[in-house]
Amino acid sequence: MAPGPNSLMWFRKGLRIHDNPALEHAANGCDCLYPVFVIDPHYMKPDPATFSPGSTRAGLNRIRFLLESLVDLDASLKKLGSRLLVLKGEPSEWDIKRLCFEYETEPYYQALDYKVKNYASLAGIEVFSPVSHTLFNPADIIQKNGGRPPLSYQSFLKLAGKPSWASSPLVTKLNSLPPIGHVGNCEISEVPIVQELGYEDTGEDELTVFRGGESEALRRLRDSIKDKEWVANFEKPKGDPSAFLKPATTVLSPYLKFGCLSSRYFYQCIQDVQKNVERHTSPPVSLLGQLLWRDFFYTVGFGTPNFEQMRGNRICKQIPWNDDDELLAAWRDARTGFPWIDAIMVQLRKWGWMHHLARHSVACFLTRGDLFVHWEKGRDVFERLLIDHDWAINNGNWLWLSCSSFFYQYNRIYSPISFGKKYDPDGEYIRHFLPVLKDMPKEYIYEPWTAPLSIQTKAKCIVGKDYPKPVISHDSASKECKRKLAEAYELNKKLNGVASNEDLQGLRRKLEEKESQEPRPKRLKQKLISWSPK
DNA sequence: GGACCGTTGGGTGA
DNA sequence: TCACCCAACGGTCC
Repeated sequence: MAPGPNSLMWFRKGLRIHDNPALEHAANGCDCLYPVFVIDPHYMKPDPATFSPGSTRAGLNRIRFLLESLVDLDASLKKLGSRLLVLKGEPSEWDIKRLCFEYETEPYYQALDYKVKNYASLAGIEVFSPVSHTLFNPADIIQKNGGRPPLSYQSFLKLAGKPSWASSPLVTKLNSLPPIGHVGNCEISEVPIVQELGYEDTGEDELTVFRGGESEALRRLRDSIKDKEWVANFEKPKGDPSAFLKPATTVLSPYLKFGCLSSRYFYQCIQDVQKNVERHTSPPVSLLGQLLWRDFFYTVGFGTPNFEQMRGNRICKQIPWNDDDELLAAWRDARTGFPWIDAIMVQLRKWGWMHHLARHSVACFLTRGDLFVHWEKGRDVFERLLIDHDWAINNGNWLWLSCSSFFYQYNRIYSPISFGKKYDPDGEYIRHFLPVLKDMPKEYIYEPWTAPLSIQTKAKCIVGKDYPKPVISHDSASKECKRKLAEAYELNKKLNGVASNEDLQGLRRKLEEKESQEPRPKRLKQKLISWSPK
């Protein structure tokens, strides 16, 4: 009998056994299968210029989550008679005839996969790269829309319709996998620990409460959907962003990000629940609606050149944001002086996750609501710290929240004081993430600077010493933001109204001049104190 | 050119 | 808890 080909299954996202068409195809009828994960220097290269050790792009929490996911994947592969090969070198001696990996839409992978496919084609290697990370193939949606991605959720829904696989079973269960072949001189390792990747051990205090991996994802999924009424009545905007002991959402986002959980499997599970109840909520607010948001942003991100930046981004308003690193640092390091904002930023740093509406609060505050700092700066901080960071979704939401695209009602600003109070009048969330304020009476906990000195003394928290004074006055800052946005929108109208390139460049110059003349934002006079969240 | 809509605003008054 | 106003955006549809 002629030997079958050797296959290489290249894991990137899609860190799972269930609903994994690339793995199925790789395993099908081959002699040897090499399941490989490459520690990608693009993500792992340490950079002393950044504010923390480890990779330039990913914080400790997400890397830990990734490594836990790899350990779990390795364990699952071992149960099937295989194992995960964590690779640092070139697998040159393996005589691979078939290369399988999940299709990726992010620009980085698009460029990488283009090269890989070219190389494979020259080397006579079959490539199988199925779309299985998202519900739909973004390219199909864009084609249906005449070559451009839909820019509203509703038009996306119409174009997308019901996925073709919605009612058919997903790929079969793997019972076993072919053995691993001769490994040769290739440098192979076990799944590393975070210290081996250049991260410092910061102690349990800073570590996320969420564990990575497919097993945990499936456990969490079962747990989330066992309450059928909860699934059927899910309405995202009604969720409580301050709930932290029992979050108001599923917290399946990090598992979807790494593909520990298949979005298609999740879709089918929700669908099964909905079939068996009398009535249920609908997109955009329903649980299924949340999954569709993910696909919406993947589609727009895939079909929009320069999606991750303002300049050269067709769908992004050109806005003369401030370049104020002090304000950015205050926001990033949870010392804006607004407890609601700072508590959310501490949760981000410690947990790598916070409720969607909490993200709205801090993103609005940093950009169009108060500080008028560029959304790309906030995007970078989220990219580093979120365990569920997802390129398309993160950029999409920052475009949304900064009123740069998708959403334009810039008068609707989240109050850094009353928005949180509405959900959590006693300030339990603030007390938990900002223990320095734990004894502040609830009357003052959202605005501690208004507390009489006697109260501050009694609460063992003097504003300006133990906790910062507010970096801006919300009333005047938000007013100023609205004015600047109205002005920028006016300029953008003109920008879009001109046909010739010359005119366009002229207006761009005008915008840039405006940018440089823009006065620094008015701030309450105070020295930013050095303060770090405990 | 006008009506209507848009995942999740704030504030007031009943 | 809900209705209503505030002020008012762009996209879409007619």
